[in-house]
Amino acid sequence: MIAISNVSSVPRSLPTASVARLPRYLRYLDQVAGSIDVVSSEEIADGSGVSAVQVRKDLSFLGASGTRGVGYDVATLAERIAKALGVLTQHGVAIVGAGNLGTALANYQGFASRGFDMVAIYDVSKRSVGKKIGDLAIRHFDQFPEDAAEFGISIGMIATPAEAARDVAMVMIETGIRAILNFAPVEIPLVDGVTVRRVDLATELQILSYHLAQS
Amino acid sequence: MIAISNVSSVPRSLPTASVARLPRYLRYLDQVAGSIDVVSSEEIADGSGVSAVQVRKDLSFLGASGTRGVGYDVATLAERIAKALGVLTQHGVAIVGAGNLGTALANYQGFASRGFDMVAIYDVSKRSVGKKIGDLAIRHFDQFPEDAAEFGISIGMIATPAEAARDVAMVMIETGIRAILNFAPVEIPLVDGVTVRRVDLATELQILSYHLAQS
DNA sequence: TAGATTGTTAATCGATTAACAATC
DNA sequence: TAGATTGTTAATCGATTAACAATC
Repeated sequence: MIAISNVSSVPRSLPTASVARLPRYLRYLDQVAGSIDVVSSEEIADGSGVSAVQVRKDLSFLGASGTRGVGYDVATLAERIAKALGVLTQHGVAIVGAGNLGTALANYQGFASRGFDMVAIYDVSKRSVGKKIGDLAIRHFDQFPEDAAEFGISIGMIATPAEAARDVAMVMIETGIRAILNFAPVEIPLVDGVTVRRVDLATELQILSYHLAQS
Repeated sequence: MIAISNVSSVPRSLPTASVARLPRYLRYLDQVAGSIDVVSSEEIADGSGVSAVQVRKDLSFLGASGTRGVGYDVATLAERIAKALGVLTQHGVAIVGAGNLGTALANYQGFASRGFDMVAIYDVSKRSVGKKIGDLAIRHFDQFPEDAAEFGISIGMIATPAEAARDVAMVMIETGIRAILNFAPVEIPLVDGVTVRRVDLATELQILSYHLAQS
């Protein structure tokens, strides 16, 4: 029997835990990019709150890129991580819900830095539609499906009240959006090929509460 | 040799992964509390996007509370989870940073529902200090240390720009705050007895980007 | 009793850490 | 060569899932 081994240097998929840490390494590398050229796993570890072994293990999944006895070239490594995360290509981001949170998200700086491009913000209230946030005018959510392709929306953020979140998600998914960041405290049904991440304030507070209760 | 076993029914500490799921169960139970008295692990699972075995396993860590062949009493279970999470007692929450995000957080409803009480919001800019958000006047962050005990602040939220976040965290920690929710893209040094959780928009987007790149 | 559903034990899986060989 | 640091293999740990006994 002959086994044909896969020798591509960047593996098709990384452990999910590693993926979640890569952005932190990338941020550290961005920070030091001006001042140093080479960093050790120890330095990356200190700068990103992870152990040095963990850093090396994570980076090894990307394919070896350091030099033994020396460290990692900052620019090379940053590019490698950025490539693995897919942030070398541009992603159009749309926010749905132009309340306090939606507005905060729209004004958030440090998006653009890494491949993310805020292309539209939506609401349904007559009062908000048409108003400007930064240099984006709030559009009616009914327009989302036709806008999606034209504006190149590939990531949708849900910043609506809980009641509306599920419907918004369904429209996004039907429109072909495959990545959703949901800030509403609502379960979005799993759909094949669609990644939904949730940022949930109430949950975070309750986890903190648990830890307070423990000690 | 005599081993003295610990027989308290609620264990001192739960697996961290379970803790993170408990708030979702609690939310589902709150939703159905009016309409049904008893739920099965299957229903909880459907309502919170987790498998039924997982639900039963998690709940078993809290000490058995269901009835075989029947299910879980909604009120009893909700109380039990709330107790384990420590949300039966009230927690004072303070926000530092009264920009877009801080304002969004301050206006966030559904805090109060579960033991969390927004008690103060801080900033350092002369323009904002004194202004009102809802019924809280923005206070100068210099006052934080003296306010902490008086206002009963036990959870601090950092919604400042990245540059200020670390210093704010240090002040909080020195003041004796033991639970911090950090929205700034900055590492907070680990301090014994202090739990820091981070909500990081840029990381979330990069994780979504990774999944987009995969498929 | 039969059907339903919990709660637990054992098996599997994945992630972290330890140890160390490779090599600059 | 000696010192430093990576990258990998093996060991450990923790979390999830499967199987099933307990019991309403």
